[in-house]
Amino acid sequence: MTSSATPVSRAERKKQELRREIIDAAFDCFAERGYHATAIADIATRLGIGHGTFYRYFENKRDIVDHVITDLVDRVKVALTAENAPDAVSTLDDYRTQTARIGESLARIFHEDPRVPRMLLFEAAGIDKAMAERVLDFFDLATALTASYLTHGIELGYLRADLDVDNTASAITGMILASALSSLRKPEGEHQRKLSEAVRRLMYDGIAAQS
Amino acid sequence: MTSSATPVSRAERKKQELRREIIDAAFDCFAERGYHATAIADIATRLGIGHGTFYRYFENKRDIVDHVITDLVDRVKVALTAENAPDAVSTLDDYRTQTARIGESLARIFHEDPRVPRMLLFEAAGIDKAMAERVLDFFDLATALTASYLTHGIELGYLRADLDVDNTASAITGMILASALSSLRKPEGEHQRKLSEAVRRLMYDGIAAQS
Amino acid sequence: MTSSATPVSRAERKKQELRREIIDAAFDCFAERGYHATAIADIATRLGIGHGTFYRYFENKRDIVDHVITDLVDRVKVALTAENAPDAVSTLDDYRTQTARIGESLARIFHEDPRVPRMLLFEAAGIDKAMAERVLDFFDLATALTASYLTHGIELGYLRADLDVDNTASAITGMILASALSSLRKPEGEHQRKLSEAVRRLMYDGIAAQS
Amino acid sequence: MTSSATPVSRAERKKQELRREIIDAAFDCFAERGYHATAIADIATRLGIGHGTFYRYFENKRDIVDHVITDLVDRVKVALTAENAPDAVSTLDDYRTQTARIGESLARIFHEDPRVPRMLLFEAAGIDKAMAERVLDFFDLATALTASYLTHGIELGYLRADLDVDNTASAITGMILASALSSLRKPEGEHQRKLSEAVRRLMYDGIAAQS
DNA sequence: TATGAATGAGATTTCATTCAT
DNA sequence: CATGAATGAAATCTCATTCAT
Repeated sequence: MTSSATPVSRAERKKQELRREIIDAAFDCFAERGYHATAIADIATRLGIGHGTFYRYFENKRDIVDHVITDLVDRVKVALTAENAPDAVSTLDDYRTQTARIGESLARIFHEDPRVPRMLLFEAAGIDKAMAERVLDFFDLATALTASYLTHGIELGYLRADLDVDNTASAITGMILASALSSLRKPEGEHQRKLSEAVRRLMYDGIAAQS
Repeated sequence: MTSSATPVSRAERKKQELRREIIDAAFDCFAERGYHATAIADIATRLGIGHGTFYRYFENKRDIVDHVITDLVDRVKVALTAENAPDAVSTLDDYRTQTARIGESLARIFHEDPRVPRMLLFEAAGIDKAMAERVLDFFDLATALTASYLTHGIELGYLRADLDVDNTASAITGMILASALSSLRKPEGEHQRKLSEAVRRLMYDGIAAQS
Repeated sequence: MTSSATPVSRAERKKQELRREIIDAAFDCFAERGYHATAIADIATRLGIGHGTFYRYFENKRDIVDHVITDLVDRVKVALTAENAPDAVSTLDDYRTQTARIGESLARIFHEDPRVPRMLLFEAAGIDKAMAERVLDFFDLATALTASYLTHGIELGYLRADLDVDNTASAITGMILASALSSLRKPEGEHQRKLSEAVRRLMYDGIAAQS
Repeated sequence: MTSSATPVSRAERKKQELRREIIDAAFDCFAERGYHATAIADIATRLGIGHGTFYRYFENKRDIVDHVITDLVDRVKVALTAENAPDAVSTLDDYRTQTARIGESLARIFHEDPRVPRMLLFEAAGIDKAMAERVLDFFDLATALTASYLTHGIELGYLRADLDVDNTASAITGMILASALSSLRKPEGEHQRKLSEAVRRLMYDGIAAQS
C-alpha cells in the first residue's frame, strides 16, 4: 500500500535524494552569496559532485532557483495554512490565538532556516521579472488567506463589519514581512515573539490610549 | 544675485546635467530589467552616449547603483521627514492627520515614480551584501522615525503607555512596505489611499468589533 | 615498471601536455610580438583552442608570462651550472676549457631557441617592476656563479690574487650578455664561436700587445 | 650673431620649452612606471597641462617615446664620443686613461639620471620591434666606436695585432652594459668606479696570475 | 592655442552550458 | 551515469586619440 502508486527502484530513490541535496545546496549558495554570485560549480563543489552532473538533474541555473523558491514557498504556505482553517475560528479570542499560532509558526521557520527570509526578501525578486511576479503572487496568496479569515470574522460578527477586508489583509501581510525582515537582523526567538505580540496588540487594541 | 552661491561655469553645469541623466537612465534600466541584466552599454545607449563616457562620470557599475539608491532613499526620506517633526503633534487627531499626510506623501512618490518601489523592494537587496545592509538600514531608519513619534505620543499621553515602541514601529514600517508593494500591482492613487486608510484604521481602531 | 613513479592517468597526461603547449605558444607570441601586443586570444588561436580554455590552465596573463620566464631561466641556469662545478677545475687551462664549454652551451641555447635571448633581454624587463627584478636577480645569479669560479681560481693560485672578484664577475656577465645580444642579429654558430673566443682571449690575454 | 640662424620669437621659445618639458615628464613616467603603464594623461597631469595639449606637440604616444629615446641616446653618445677621438690616443697608457675617462663619463650619466639605464635597458626594447632595433643599433654604434679605437691601437702597435676587433669590441660593449645594469641596483659612485676599474684591469691585465 | 569631454576599439576575464570519455 | 575539459558569448573597463569650445 505504501509504494504502490510509484514503484520506485533503489536507483530512482537515490536519484531523488541527490536531486533534493542539489536543491538544498543551491539554497545555501543563493542565500549566502546571492543568485548571481553563485556559479553552478559552487553548488556542485559544495556537494562534492562534478558540475556536469548538475545538468542531469536540472535544466539550467534558472530551473534550479525555481525549484528552490517553490520549496521555500511551500514551506511558508504550510506554516500559514496547516491546521489553520479560517472556519475553525469562531470568536475573537480564538482568532487572536490562531494569529499567535500562525505568527509563531512563521517565526519558527524564519528562525530555523534564515535562508528562507533572506532568499524570499532579498534574493528572489531581483532574479528576473518572472521571479518577481512569483514573489508578488506569494504575498498576494498570504493576503488572500488573511482576507478569508477576516471575512469569516466579519460574518461571525467578531470583527468590525466595516473592515476594508482586502486592504486590511494587505496591511497585515506587511506586518508579517516586517517580522521576516527583523528576523534577519535580530533572529533571537525572544525578539520575534515580542514583535509578534506587538503586531497582535496593534491589530486588536490599536495604539491609542483608552479614552 | 544670480549665480552667487555656486559660480558654476556653463561646462560644469552641463556636466552635472549629464551626470544626473546617467543616474536617471541607470535607474530606468535597473528598475526595468534589473541590475544584473543591465549592461553599462545599455545605460549609455539609452542616453545616446558612448559607453566610455559613462566611466568619466562614475567609477563602475557598483558606483552608479549606489548613487541611484542614495537618490531614491533621499527622496523617500524627505517624504518621511519633511515638515513632519514628531513634536509638532500634540493630540491623537493631530497624529492621525500627520500619519495620513506621510502616507499620502509616500504614496505619491511610489505612484509618480514606480521605479522607486521596484528598485527598493525588488532590486536593491539582491545586488550584494553591502546593498542589502543599506536597505535594512533604511528600514531601520523609518522604524526609528516612527518610534520617535510613538514615544512622543506616549509622553503626551495620547498613545497607550504600555506600547512596545520599537516593535510597534517595526510593525508600522511593515505596513508601509505593504503599501509600497501594493503600488507595484495596483498603482492607482485610489487604491493607495484606501490601503493607507485601512492602515490607519488598524492602528487607531483595531480590527475588533466594538464590544 | 611502466607508470610506477607517477601514476598519471591518460587525462592527466593530456592536461600536462596542453599546459606545456600553452606555455610554448605564449613564449612564441611574447617573443614575436611582445608581451603587451599579445592578447590571450592570440595564444589560444595559435593553438586552435578557445580562449576560455587558457583560463583553465593559468590564472591570467601575468601568470603565464611568469611560467614562461621560469622555464626560460631554468634552461639557462642548467646551461650555466650543469656538470660545471667550480671545484672541478684546478688549472688555468682547465678553467679556460670550462669557460669555453659554458660559453658554447649558452650559445647553443640562444641559437637553438632565439626566443630565449629575445625574451630575456628585450621583453621581460619591460613587463613590470616585479619581472624586472627577476631579470636582475637572474643576472646576479650568473654573476655569483662566475664569482665562485674566480674565488676558486684565486685560492688555487691560477688567477690573480688581487682580482676584484665581484666586479670582475659582473664584467664577465656583461660579456655573456653581449653574446646573447649578438645572437639576435647574428645567430650563426660561427659568429657566436668567434665572439666567445674573443671574450676568452680578453679574459686571459688582455688586449695589450706583448711588450 | 647669436640668434641669427633662427630668429625665434618669444612664443616659439616658449613652445620649445614646453616641448622639452613634455619629453622630460614622459621620460619620468616611462622610467618610473613603464611605457605601457603610462597614460598620456599621466604625462600631462605631471606637467599640469591638459592632455589634449600633448597632441599639439607630439603625434602620439609612440612619437614621444621616440623622442625620449633619441634624447637619451644622444646623451650617451656624447659621453662616448665627446673629446674622445680615437686618433687622439697614441700609447697604451693614453688608451687606458681614455677608457677610464669614457667609463667615468658614462657612470656619471647613469648615476646622475637613473632613468637613463632603466629606460635603455628595461623599457625601450619591449616597446615594439622598431624600438628594439633602435636599441640594437645603439649598441652596435657603441661597438663600432670601440672597434675604431681598437683598430687605431693596432695600427699604432700598442694593441695586439691579432685582436678580433669586432668581437672584442662587442665584449667591451657588454661590459659597459654590465656597468649600466649594476647602476640600477648599486648606484653609488664608489661602486661604479670599482666596476669600471675591474673592467679595465680585465682588458689590460687579464685575469690570470702572472706566470 | 589649450582644453578636456567624448568616443569606441580592444583586452581581460567569467561562467553557463555542452559533450566526449 | 558522472564527469570535467572545452567553449565562446558577453560584460567590464581602459585609454589613445579626436575635436568642439
